[in-house]
Amino acid sequence: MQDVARAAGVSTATVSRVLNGRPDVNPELAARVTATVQELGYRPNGVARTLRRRVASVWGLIVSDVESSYFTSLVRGVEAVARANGYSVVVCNSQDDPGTEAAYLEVALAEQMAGVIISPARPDSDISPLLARGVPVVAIDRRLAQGATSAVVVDNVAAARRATLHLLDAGYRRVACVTGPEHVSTAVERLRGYRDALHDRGLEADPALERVENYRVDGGRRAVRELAALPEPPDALLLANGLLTVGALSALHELGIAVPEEMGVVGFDDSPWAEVTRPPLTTVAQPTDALGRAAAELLLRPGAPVVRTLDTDLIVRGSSTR
Amino acid sequence: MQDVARAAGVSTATVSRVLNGRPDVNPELAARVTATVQELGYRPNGVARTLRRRVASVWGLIVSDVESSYFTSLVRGVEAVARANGYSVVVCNSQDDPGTEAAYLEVALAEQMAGVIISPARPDSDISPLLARGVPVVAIDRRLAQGATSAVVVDNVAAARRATLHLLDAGYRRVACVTGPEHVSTAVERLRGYRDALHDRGLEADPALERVENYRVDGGRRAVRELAALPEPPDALLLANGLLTVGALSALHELGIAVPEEMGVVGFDDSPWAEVTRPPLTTVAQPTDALGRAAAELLLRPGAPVVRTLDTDLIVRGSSTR
DNA sequence: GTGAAAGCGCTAACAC
DNA sequence: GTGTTAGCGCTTTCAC
Repeated sequence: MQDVARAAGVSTATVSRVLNGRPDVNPELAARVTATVQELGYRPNGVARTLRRRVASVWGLIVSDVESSYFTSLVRGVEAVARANGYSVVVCNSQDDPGTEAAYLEVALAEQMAGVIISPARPDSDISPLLARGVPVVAIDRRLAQGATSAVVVDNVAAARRATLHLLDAGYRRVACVTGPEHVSTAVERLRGYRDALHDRGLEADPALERVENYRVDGGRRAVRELAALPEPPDALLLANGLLTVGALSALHELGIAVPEEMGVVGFDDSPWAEVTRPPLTTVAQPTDALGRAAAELLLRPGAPVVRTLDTDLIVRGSSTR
Repeated sequence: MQDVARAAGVSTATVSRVLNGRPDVNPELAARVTATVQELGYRPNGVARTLRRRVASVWGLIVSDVESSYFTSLVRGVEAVARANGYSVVVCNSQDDPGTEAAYLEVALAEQMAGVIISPARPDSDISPLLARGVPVVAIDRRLAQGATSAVVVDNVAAARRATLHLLDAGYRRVACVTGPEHVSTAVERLRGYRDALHDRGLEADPALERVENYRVDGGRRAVRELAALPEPPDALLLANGLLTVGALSALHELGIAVPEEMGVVGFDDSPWAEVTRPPLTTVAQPTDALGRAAAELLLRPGAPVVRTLDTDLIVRGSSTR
């Protein structure tokens, strides 16, 4: 920067002002500085700028699983808003591991990121160091126990309830629910919606038909194998996330169980793949782009913590009607 | 840091040494400093550290499409090596757009990232500013025109050739190839492998059976619709990436074309979904974890540019044999 | 409108 | 071994 200042015959203060588009600079000087910057191929040092400004123009998006299409779909929405406001987005993969997540939260703090959007690995994930330093944080997909944070979620109870009612109305009698770990709010809420639906229809919940697995492919596989081995196996499945659904379909296929004839299937999270499975898959589609945008908007305008709840869509395809 | 130094009765230099695990500190002092750090809840400022050290302990992974499972699978491999060596990984999504990519390259530079792994949007993506500043860069998946960079790729020609031969050997006569844009090296190489296979079998390449599309779902859909409308439509398809394949399957389904009877299908990029399609999909599986690890290793030990070529696997399922 | 100068928080010579 | 100090590159008062 000194080189530029010297070459342009001005002070570093003026160079800085020009670089930051301040209006109070003599246009002539500004032009000279701009030209010199070009000529010397000068690039501002973002780290020094951040050190001085105490905030970087980067947002962190900490997702619990980059391999899940649900989370990667959020990226687009967040990015759109970020770029429109001069921020860049970097995605960090916590792998649903509290340790890894904590490490990335430290990175966000250390790098003075301007804001963080996070799908927390646990409801008690500790984001207080960020809040203490005034870094805005928004939870996405999952809620955080401490109420000090805004969140953008979907109405999981309603979504699961509707999906379950759809199966019941299609004539399935023993609907099972495969959900995620208890420490994930979506898993708990989706299970609750499932139970609500049974209750709506005057049916009793059968604990044998409720399975808690990890939110991954192998969880879905295991659940189906064990459910199928039951003395009274289910005749329909509600799967609480996308990877779980893939595993379930794979196991059903392997066991030679016909969908939708012998087993109705509805899975959470839509994906381009859902329409090319055999049969096409009925899904609970989440508005990922809107979720990402909403979270980004909350990051831009921090204020009293709010929870924005968006609606899901039940996309009925062949796997849930016989 | 001054607060810590004062409270522990030492200089900031000693605090720094302790924080960085230098061996040349009196254990007693070190213990006192560590305790004080705890007590005061002191957190080092990574930005200041980076400014001074001139390098952050973060790697950038710039992918051309976070929504493609192929790219997100790379993350795990990169992350494993990174964490084992004290680095964090942030993922940036260029969306295959040179402008967005350039912006993220600037971020990498401005944030003084310790290294960058990139799947370049174009062969001539300009990474010279990074190289000029001595930031190690490794290309992954796709090659870069300028030879100054190491790359980790697969043998796309061999993979596509093998996949095509597999279809020919299964009795398909008119195999079509749907590939990506000319500016993506994998697309060009896969097309070449396809042609090589035809040549191997003494068949003439039919330009009508070669389609160049974007590497996305809609590209696959469009290609199939147009290929099916040909006077002499193909009886088999080689799809050069995963999203293309989803689109193709979707269109085949919509047109009521039976796979594998009327149309054999082999797609690049394996995915958990591949085994639950109707019929299960034959794929060219890439060793994503190994690719990520290899790229990370090259970042750790920069040296003369090398190209590491890994092998793919042809996973034969139901979509390619009648 | 422009420049001089302080200082963001840390690390690494260098001196002791 | 430990402390003193300069300085990483920038922004921003403050004085002119």
